[in-house]
Amino acid sequence: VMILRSRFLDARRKRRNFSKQATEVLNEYFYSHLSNPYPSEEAKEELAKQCGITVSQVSNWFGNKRIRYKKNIGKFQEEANLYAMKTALGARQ
Amino acid sequence: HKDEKPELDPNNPVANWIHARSTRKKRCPYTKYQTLELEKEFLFNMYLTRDRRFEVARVLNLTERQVKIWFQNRRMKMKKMNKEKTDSKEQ
DNA sequence: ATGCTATGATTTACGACGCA
DNA sequence: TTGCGTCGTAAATCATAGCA
Repeated sequence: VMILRSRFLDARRKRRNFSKQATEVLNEYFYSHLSNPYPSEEAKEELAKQCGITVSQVSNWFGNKRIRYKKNIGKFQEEANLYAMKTALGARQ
Repeated sequence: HKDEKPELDPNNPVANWIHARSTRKKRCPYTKYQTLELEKEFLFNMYLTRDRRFEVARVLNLTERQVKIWFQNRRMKMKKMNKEKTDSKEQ
């Protein structure tokens, strides 16, 4: 009964936006691979682990990010600069 | 200190993501009836015979290609659902 | 509460490649 | 060579979380 109940509740569980940290990790990967933002299966698994989400969710995120970025590069320019700067600083130390 | 220089040209990235065919048909959501009938057929058998595919396509006013691809996508969906189920069971 | 937009997930449609 | 299989994806669309 508890199993059925938990499954029922699980199925109806409301979607939550990913944590700030998870989004941070995904964006860092995306903008540091901007010329080819297609993580391998292994990279997706690593990202999923770091973010505490599933591989499918990582795939969804990249799919959405690529199309939305491409559709409106201007809107993401500020974000792109932020992460470009972040990785540049990270590579320096 | 000095001006930040983006290491990548902000313009070429997207151009490199070679994808998107101009000849592709625009996605057209199926009606509730079409989806329901396709699901019933899938419940009956996950793989279509050629005759069955022709019939389903005729009745639902879809092309045989659309029906074929719908079944391919539906099998992938089922696979994903099964994987998620087993993944959550173990740990 | 309400409206709106950003975001995560799902649905069509293919290309690339495999196998018989 | 034909033809249907899977896999990964684009692009559109759906659903609603979350914020002004």
